[in-house]
This record gives sequence, C-alpha cells and structure tokens, in this order.
Amino acid sequence: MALVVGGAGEAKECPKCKSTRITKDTVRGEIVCMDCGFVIEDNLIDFSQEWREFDGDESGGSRRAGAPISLARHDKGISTELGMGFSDIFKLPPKLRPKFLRLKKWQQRISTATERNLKYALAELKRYTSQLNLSPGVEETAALIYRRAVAKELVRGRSMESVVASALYAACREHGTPRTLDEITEVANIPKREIGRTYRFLSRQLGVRILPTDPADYIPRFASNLKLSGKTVTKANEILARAKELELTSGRGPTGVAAAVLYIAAQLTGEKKTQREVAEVAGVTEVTIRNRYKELVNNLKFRELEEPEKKPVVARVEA
DNA sequence: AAGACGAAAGTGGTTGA
DNA sequence: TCAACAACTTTCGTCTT
Repeated sequence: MALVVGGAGEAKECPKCKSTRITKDTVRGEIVCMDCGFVIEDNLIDFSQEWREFDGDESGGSRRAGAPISLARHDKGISTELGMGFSDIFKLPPKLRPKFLRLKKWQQRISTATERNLKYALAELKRYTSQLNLSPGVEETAALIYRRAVAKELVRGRSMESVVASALYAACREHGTPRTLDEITEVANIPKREIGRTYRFLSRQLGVRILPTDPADYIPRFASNLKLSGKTVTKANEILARAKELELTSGRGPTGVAAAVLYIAAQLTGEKKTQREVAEVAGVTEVTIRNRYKELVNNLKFRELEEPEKKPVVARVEA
C-alpha cells in the first residue's frame, strides 16, 4: 500500500497541546505533533503520483509501488533475496565476493523453521491448485486458511500436507466451486478420511461455517466433463430446483443428487449418457444414481419420462 | 452384449446417551 | 465411548434393449 501524506484537512495546531510544530511522518502516514507526540491523523493516503523507475539512476526516492502482495507466497511476495542468479556476484570487486557469499548463506540460515515450513506448504498448495485447475482466488483463500491454522498452532500433531489439503477443500467450498474429497485425495496423496477429519477440525477451530455443499455447484463441472450442452445444464438446474422444494435433496450426498439430476436432464434432452458414465465423473456408484433417480422420478412428475402409455388396448378379435 | 434395475450385505461417519 | 442409524458402496443376479 502506498505510504503517506497529503491527506485531507491539514491540521494547523495540535488539538492536545496547541503547539504549532506539526510534522508529517511520511513513512507511517501520520501527522504528528512534534512537542507532545500526539498523532493528529493517521492512515493518510498518498495521492501523489506513482513513479516507476526506468533506469538505475532514479533508484531510491521515487519508488514505493511493487508487485501486489500475495498470501500464497511464503513472504507475501515482498522479500528481497541476495544475489539471485549468477551475474550479480561478478558486479562486485573480487575482494568482496567471499563476503557476499557469506551473507547469502546467512540469509538462508536465518529464515526460521516455521518460515521454511510455510514455504514448503505453499509450494504444495500451488501444486494442488494447478493440478485441479483452480483459480488463484481459491489458492489465496486456502493460503489464508492455512496461515490462520498455523497461527493457532493447529498443525501440531497433524501432517502439514493434510492441513494444506483441508484448507484447500474448505477454500473450494467457500468459493462455490467445490471439489470432492476424492479429487483432493488424488493430488494430495492423503487418505480421504484424514482430509475429512482435519477439515472438520479446522472448520470448528477457525469458526469457518460448515454449510452443506449445494448440488448446483457441481452441475456445471460434471456437465462439462460429460460434454453435455448448455440446454441440458439448464434443464438439470430446473429439476434440481424442484427437487429442493420437495426436500428431496436434504441429507443426500450432493454429488449423488447432482449426478442423478444430470442423468435425467440428459435423457430429457436426448443426450443420453449411461449411468456408468455419469457415475464416473461424479465419483459415485451407479446404484446411488439409481436411488436418487428413483426418488426424483417418483416425486416429481416428468411427463416425458412417465411410462409410455400402454398401447390402447385394441380389442382383439376373437377368432 | 451392454446397460438398467434391484436385493442384500458391508463400510465409514454422524449422533445421542 | 459405545451403539444405533442413515447414506453410500460392493457384489451379484435378473431383466431389457
């Protein structure tokens, strides 16, 4: 964030001691009385221009903006590292080179164990999110959750990976783009029940609300995996909305519901998929789809799916 | 032959005493 | 901590297309 200065309504005198010796602290963004130290204003916003440096001569004074900070980087993306790359060392006179190397080594040693862990954890997180095609926003949220878990010492006694995986699972749900435990298990190589257990623990400890996932959140992704048309997706959402009204979804696994709804929608739009195919992408069994399917069809009236009328009974002419 | 259907037994997780 | 319980899975046989 930009530092300091030039905010609204400049004070002329200190409201506390009436001194007129007032100064702007351009580093902290405060207006301060030089006599009594009273902070007259703080959190000033800098309205002056953001300068960028285009050559080395301007270094110093004008630069304050940098890359946006990110929670997904272990140092939030704002650290300096000594001598990245090989070229730097050759800019130094030979006498100073050993000193440079010593400093570099010390910089690496100085980072604390927790910082190193954090670095490793966030690297893992990065790997998971990229393999699962998740947005940077989800990654950020997961990183935030992980940091909070670390701050509360919730990682103790648990594997770091399982906490990262759980944080990611939670973040996905928070963003309305849930992934199943199976999918996360896949990339993280951690037993499903462990992720689930850690997730519940985290959400309890961190006060993250646990809302049951909405089957609707799964529909678009499953549909695209099945190469279903937008029309089918719309249909599926309609069916789901009706099912919700009749409470046919509560207590049921959301993935199973999403799968069954898609299966029915695909039939109605003539893009028929087998139960096997739908079960595959939804990570449930065909039996589950059948059960949901049965409940839905029995309770909602699908004109299109009702038993085709028995052929009008044609009186058979008795011989 | 492949898909759909359903019964029965088993599994892991939640809940309430 | 334990038992009861619902949801889901696995397995397998039968029916339908």
